Amino acid sequence: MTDLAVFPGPSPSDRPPTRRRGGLAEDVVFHIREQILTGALKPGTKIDQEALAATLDVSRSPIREALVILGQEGLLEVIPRRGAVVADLTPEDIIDHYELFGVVAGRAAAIAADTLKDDEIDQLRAIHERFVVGTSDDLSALNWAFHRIINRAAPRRTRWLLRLLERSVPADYYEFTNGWDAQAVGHHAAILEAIVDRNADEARRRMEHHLHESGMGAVAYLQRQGFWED
Amino acid sequence: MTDLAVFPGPSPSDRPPTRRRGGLAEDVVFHIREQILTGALKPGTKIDQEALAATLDVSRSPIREALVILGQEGLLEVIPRRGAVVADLTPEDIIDHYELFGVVAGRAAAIAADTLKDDEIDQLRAIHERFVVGTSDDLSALNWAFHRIINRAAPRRTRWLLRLLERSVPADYYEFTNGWDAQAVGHHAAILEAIVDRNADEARRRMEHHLHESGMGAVAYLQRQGFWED
DNA sequence: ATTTTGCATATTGTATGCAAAGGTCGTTTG
DNA sequence: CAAACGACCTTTGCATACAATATGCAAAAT
Repeated sequence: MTDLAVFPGPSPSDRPPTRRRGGLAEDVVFHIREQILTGALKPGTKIDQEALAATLDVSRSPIREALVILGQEGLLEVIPRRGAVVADLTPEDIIDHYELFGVVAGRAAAIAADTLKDDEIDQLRAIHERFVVGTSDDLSALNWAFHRIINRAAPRRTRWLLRLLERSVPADYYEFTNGWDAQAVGHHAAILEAIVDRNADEARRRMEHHLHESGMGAVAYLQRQGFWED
Repeated sequence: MTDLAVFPGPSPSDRPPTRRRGGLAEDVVFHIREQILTGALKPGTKIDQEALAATLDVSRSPIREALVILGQEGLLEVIPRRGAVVADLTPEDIIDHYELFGVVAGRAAAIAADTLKDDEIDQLRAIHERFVVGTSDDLSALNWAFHRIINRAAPRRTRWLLRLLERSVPADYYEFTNGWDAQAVGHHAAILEAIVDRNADEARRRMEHHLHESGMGAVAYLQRQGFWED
């Protein structure tokens, strides 16, 4: 048996007080997802259910549930009666994913500009301030908190989709490397400004731009890491 | 035990009777999804795995897989160790869903305006013509074909998301009622025109508008059907 | 009377068994 | 010699058995 190492970053969906853990399938999902997004599992690789079960020391039941979930996320291609293989993940896929993220998060930002209460905007500003100075705080957590306030303004279905898009991307691995955070500070400032101005359209554009740039950064990072090497 | 009718086609002739396209879980997904989207299963209803397994005459394994899938789609809320309940589905949710559909399909339309080959545009026009006259053809199929050509122009991840968004609110139940098709003809014409003109931005706006109106129509239809009655 | 505690029951989560479809590889046949 | 066939092996999909946890209810305590 090995790890089943839990994910870095804001662990499985936000459940601050609840210590309740999901089942084994959840752990398996995180494990496989990490393997894929770090490049340990290359596209085209077949997932052997029994072997994986043996490796992780669980039965095939939670394995199968995990495969279904990852199939729904598009990280695995699961073919009935033939098993699951790691889906292709080209630079184009990453960029496309971030563009989608952009239009959805952009919608959230536009709604936030229209509907956030003044005190919520104050919270946003406070978090951004700490993000700017960038000391003694976990930048990843602050970034997450910033977007969380915005996303909370969006209706339920939009929040659901944002969570989905958030999961299947290796943000945690590269978002805070190579000056991404410096760029993000500028983007966040611009977005905050548009929200303060109650300029929904500008907020959307800037959020889209933010995510677009993030996608470019992600591809650049993965390329540097040799993600697409043989 | 009831239907789970999978194979409309008479099998004995060309196909072995045991041949299934997907697995049983797929059938269960369709079954539950229909129950939810037709209002037979009201939000808050708990899904009893054993009872459902007995009703559909399958074991709990495919039932559980189906619940996971529907949970990913947001139609069920799956709480670890406590089971799955039908998720809320308010008018706001429907509208929100269609707005999301709009921004994603809008992206696809913009890309289509930029990248569709001339002969593909001809196909699009041909399908639209048949949609206009609206005789002797299945309108639903033509509508689907129209959008398919556009969506095919989009990159992989976008197509994936469109399929996902398409699934969790099957338009089949209400799209072709009460003059929706008449309205759709106009929308399609406008979209087609923008694509012919290679006007990506206008194509996106018109597609967004098309989906927005579809969402309104969906809500109106469901309301008429008493979907939100007690 | 209301809340708490403990047990019985119900339901979910995980493991394992089994039949069938898919894949492999050597043999046969044109 | 290449392509087609078929026996054998592997892996998947479903069912069932077992284990862990939650839920409901009744009795006891405050």
